[in-house]
Amino acid sequence: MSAVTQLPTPAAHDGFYNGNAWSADDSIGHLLRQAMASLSRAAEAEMKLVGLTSVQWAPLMMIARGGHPTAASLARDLNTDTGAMTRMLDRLEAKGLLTRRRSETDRRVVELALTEQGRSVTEQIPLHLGRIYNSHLGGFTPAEFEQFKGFLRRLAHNGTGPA
Amino acid sequence: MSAVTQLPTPAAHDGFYNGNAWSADDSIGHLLRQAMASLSRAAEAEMKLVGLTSVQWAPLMMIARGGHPTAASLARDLNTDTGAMTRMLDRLEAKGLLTRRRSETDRRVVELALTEQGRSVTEQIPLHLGRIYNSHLGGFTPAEFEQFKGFLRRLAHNGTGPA
DNA sequence: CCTTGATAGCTGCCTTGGCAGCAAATGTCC
DNA sequence: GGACATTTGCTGCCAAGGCAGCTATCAAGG
Repeated sequence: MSAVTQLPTPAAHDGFYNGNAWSADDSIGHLLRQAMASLSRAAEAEMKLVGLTSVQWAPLMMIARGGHPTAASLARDLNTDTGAMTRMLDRLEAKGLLTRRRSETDRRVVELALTEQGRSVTEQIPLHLGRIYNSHLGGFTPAEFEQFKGFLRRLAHNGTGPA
Repeated sequence: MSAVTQLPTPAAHDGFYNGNAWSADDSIGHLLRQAMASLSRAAEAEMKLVGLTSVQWAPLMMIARGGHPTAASLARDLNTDTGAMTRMLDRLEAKGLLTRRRSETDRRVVELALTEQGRSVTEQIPLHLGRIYNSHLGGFTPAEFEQFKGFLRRLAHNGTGPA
């Protein structure tokens, strides 16, 4: 890849933005933000129907799916902080959706379990999420959908991998 | 597939998610979130070099570009709240990057202007942003880049438009 | 047994966003 | 001119995330 090869326009390969004036409508950062915002707004409205916010469904779903996740593992899987997760679980516990209990075998960990109300709320989540996602993907062909996901994975991977 | 028509799976056109089990790796919400997180982390690190956070650059750039934006117009353009914008400008003013002055012609509005320090900081922003974006787009062909932006625009439009 | 290191959960401090409510100023319509 | 609506900026309240530091606990090794 270095000195002697004859690649077509090597600069174009990693130079979409060159520091000059590029409009907001062409910035992936801006577009990504817009897309997220649209999805979040819809999720906020949809989740309000079951008394949740747009992010509280994720821990609930992971607890419901089993595998006895802990606060730390939830934080890892959801790509966030144990501190943030502690407070998230505080809110969910305050809403009476889950219970915390110190584990007997390892007294560092806290065992998480859904309450009856938590279970009934969590059951409705996938339908709401599906509705949001499908409406936002209106007009996408299956091939485009797969391509889209691939692009997002590649972008995320470019950030985490090489660094 | 089904009754009479011979369309290729009509349900697939707006039914990518059907409420059953779909893994996180196939959820656009999750993938979008991962992509945003990767970009945000990089922006946070890059902006730290000039003493900013990952979101403070946007108002500065818009003020520097001219057009005498106000707090309200900034909030509209950045797709946020006037309340949030007030506090954002508070922080930027506290950092000595901009000044606020009541307009004489319309005493409701506040005129925003960059300080000398604000101007010198803002000058460096595009280069940092370009670096972040380009590194995250490594491996994308120009055609894929355009497609990617199109997908994001379509998703955002699906959310804002019909509803 | 005791030191070292890793892990889990928690808390404080900060930045950020959405929402609602408010006062001042401006514009509009009768 | 005065009632009404709108705009602008601001503030309080809440949800949320990143970061640093802390304690309690567990796991190995010497």
